Amino acid sequence: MPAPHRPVDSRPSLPAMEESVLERWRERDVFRASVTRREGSPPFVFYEGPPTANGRPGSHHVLSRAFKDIFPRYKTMQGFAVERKGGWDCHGLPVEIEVEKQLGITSKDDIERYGIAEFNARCRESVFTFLEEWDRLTERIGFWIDLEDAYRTLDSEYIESVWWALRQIWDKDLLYEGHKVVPYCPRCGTALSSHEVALGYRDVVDQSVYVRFPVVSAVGPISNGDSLLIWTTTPWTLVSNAAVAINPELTYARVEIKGDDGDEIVIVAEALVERVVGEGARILDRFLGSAIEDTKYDPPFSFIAGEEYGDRGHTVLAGDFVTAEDGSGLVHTAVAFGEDDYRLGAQYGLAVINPVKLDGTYDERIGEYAGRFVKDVDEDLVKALRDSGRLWRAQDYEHAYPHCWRCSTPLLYYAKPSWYIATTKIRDQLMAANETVNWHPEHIKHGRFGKWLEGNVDWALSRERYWGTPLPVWRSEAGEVMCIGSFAELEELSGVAVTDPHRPYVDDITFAHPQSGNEMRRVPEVIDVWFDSGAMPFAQYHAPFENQDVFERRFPADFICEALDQTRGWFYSLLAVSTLVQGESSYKNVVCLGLIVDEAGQKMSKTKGNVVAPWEVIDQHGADAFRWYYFTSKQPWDGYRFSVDAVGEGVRQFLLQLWNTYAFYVLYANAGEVVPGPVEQQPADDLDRWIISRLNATTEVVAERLDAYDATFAGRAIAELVDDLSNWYVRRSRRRFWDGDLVAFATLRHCLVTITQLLAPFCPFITDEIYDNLDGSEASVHLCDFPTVGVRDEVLEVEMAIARETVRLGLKARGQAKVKVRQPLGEAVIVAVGKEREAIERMADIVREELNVKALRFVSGADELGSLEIKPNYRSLGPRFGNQMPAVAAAVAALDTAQVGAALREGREIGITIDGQDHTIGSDDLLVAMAPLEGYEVEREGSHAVALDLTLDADLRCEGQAREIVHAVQSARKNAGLAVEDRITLGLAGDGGLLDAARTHEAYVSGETLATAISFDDDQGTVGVVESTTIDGAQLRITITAVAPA
RNA sequence: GGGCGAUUAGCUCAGUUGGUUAGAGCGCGUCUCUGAUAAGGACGAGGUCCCAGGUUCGAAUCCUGGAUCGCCCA
Repeated sequence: MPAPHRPVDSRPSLPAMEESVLERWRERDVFRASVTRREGSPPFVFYEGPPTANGRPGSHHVLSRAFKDIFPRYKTMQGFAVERKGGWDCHGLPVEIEVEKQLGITSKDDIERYGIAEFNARCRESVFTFLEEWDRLTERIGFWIDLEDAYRTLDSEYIESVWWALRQIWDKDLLYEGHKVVPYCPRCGTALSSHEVALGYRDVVDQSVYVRFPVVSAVGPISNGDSLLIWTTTPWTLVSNAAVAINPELTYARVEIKGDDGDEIVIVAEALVERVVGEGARILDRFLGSAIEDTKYDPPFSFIAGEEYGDRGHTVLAGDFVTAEDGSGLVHTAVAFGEDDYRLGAQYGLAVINPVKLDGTYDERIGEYAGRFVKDVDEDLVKALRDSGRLWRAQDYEHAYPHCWRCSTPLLYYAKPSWYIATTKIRDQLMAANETVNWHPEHIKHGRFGKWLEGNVDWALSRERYWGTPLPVWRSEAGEVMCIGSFAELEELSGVAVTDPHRPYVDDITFAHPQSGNEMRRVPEVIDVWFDSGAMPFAQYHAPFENQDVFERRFPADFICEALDQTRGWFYSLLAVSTLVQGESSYKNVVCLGLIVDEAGQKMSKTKGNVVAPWEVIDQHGADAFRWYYFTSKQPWDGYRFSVDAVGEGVRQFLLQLWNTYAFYVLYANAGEVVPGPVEQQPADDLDRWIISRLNATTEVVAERLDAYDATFAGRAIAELVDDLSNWYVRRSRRRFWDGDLVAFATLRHCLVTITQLLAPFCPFITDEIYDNLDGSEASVHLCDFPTVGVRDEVLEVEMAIARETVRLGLKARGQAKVKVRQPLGEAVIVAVGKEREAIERMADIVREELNVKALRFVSGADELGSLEIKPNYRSLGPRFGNQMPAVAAAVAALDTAQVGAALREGREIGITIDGQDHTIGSDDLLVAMAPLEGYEVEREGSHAVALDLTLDADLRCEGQAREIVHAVQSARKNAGLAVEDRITLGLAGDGGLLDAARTHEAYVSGETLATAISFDDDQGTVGVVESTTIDGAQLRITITAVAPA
């Protein structure tokens, strides 16, 4: 009869095993089968947040892909149809930057000289540079997703769906062109959206300056010649100072300062006098800001005349945004360079004068500084202010300043025309949609994400770039504007079929306005890539042009998962687009993942050289280990301190433990040619019933936790089960396995197979390998249904826990007494009452064997081993007595322990008197512990204790020696390289006492060591492996000869 | 400056609705067990639960303030 199972190496190469499983998946087309077999079942919808493939995948990508995989696998096993369409984010500045690097060019002029068509062709290629590596990694880590049918944001169909969405937004009058101050990257030549700005803050030291603005036409209680003191951290904006803003409600002070060069008078906010002017200042007058409105002053630079700004140029204006928190309480206003500035300018009709060109340099109006990058001019301007006597003070100012997230150029705030989506008008809907989402962790919902929505600003949609979805807006010189919602519509208007909707081809498509006949040309902008990805729920299916039914079936998503940094990225764009277009959230459950840092807590970066490449981990430990680490080492949202070794720990502690339990089963099943039947529901043996109950308990927990998107506690519950299985069930049941006990085999096999099903979503490789070898009734464990919860015996679970605790106490007592477990002892004396005693009595065989004692003797009180200690149970008494607890504790301490012990044993209640009131307390209200007793080998814990009778008689000593001999022979067998089932003949020689012991227990020795015969002659005539050893100082010579199998 | 989160043993992390002796794994030391297991078990060393106040009979846990770190926003 052939062996029932493939033999299993007890020291496996997990990565090699995984490769063979991958091969089997390919052969059997398991992923596809797992999806198609659920066709027609209720769907569970997952949306893939598309990565950009123009960089190598890192370990953080493995993190998100592991979590993106586990829940769809779980739901599939639960019977849901879980289609998983892959996706790629293809557009955007990162791609352009990469191509610019390849081409060695650095500006938009360069790109246009190079040619937009050719440039975009390069971008298209670049996007998929590392696609092969992405695909290879995706497959290797067992991330099941349909890569062949992945959506790509660059496809014409995808773009058309995006156009459709924009047209919906246009029709709702929520798409507009605004003239706004935007964060602008002068190098990339484009405005950045707020979520892009969020990516690039870094701490920098800038010059901050206090500057005198002399009053030339005073209003209110100030005089000509006084100086308005203003503060700014951007000296380069002073050249286009248009006005000074004050808060009309704030109190200002007119301050006299004695100086070496004479006295002077300055105006600052009263609250800031000390900070700005310092000591020695004399406040001459106090007044509200409104009192000095309209005051005219002399600007710091005269490149641009005051009249150019309009009537209110170079005057003091009221602005409610001004505070006394920093600076001077008087705010320099440069209309083109700040959001508040711009709004103030609009309010007072100031002209927008922007002397800074799109490349970030001054134009010819700024005289000697023309042509220089503005940030580089800061220092020269400060010097000029000092020379002209305008500078009050200059100091370094460290603050976080936004930089371009791709090219690191400091951003400028800059008034530019730009296209917006009026998300502020649907803020309430966005917040309502957010309420329908389950966030993991919970605090994101009303914390980070909720707060972000509360502070929502209009979505700056347009980018003056090349490689992106073109903004489908056409307009005439007369100002007529149309938003095109489909290729068909454009073709109908223009007569030109859209072949490639990208620039520059789409730019060439023009048409006559249907009414006026004016020529309509497309605006030059492309759109924010985040809109692309936010449109994926419908755009991935080319809905509504095709597959509208598919889209509707798969909207919204049940589950999405990305890293925390997507709060303002994809999480926002998905919610915003679907709220704009569909009026609701496009996802129901989100798992947010934290950042990965190295062992030292440092962010991983290429420049620091501390990046752990995913392949390194996979080659060393395998994909299951990688995934297991992410799932169970901690809750995923707080980030990981990650290293290759950290993954290895999980291999040793969990995967190898599971594997070796499996290897153990196969070893003995094959050795005994055992093919167990189905597991019994209620086996007779307590251990069998216990492990099955534990299995069912774990199944319940795992399903409950996975339903709550909590892989961590689900995984840890499985690890506990595997530990119980390996270190208690198998350990306690070994003899039954080598005796060929079919019930034990059936139980262990059932546990292992069920564990593979519970664990399959976590560790898809090792589980499939084990399943395939032990069961294999499906082509893969991933085609199985998730296990259902069977019968539990919670009483038995508790009893086993008590028995294990008792064993622990007994072993501890042995350790204290320095008596080896191999030496049998006569008696263990156990103190336990009530349920504990019942539990230990029921488990007496286990306790006796584990402790290697001949008998257990129970004593029900403390009489022999110590006295009782009674303590109040605060947990139950606290809520009842509240602030009387100190009195209760005192009353309990005053009780007679012997009487209380007797009362509790008989189930009676105890009376106590608190503040003259009588109360009764029961056994649950008291904690009974054993008090220590000097001079006895007793170990106690809580209310039970174990003591050992250490007296050894000749029989016990003899049996101990026999066990020593068995142990020595087993070591020799192992050293000789024998298989566990090999039979031997055994020769023993040496110390007479030892030989006597072996003779006395000959049947035991030969049975344990599989010896067909034992000879006690010295090694004459035997041929075999000889080993010498000493037992308690006595010599023993062992000769082993393998017996040829019959 | 504001928001969110974090801070528990040398390291990585748990810690239930507040309950009086704060746990686990790794690492270290001493023992021990072994017909699966580079495994397991027992014991030991190792903690001002970031700090300071407060609430409470009782705080790692709740509140306030502060420190440090991370992310985000100005």
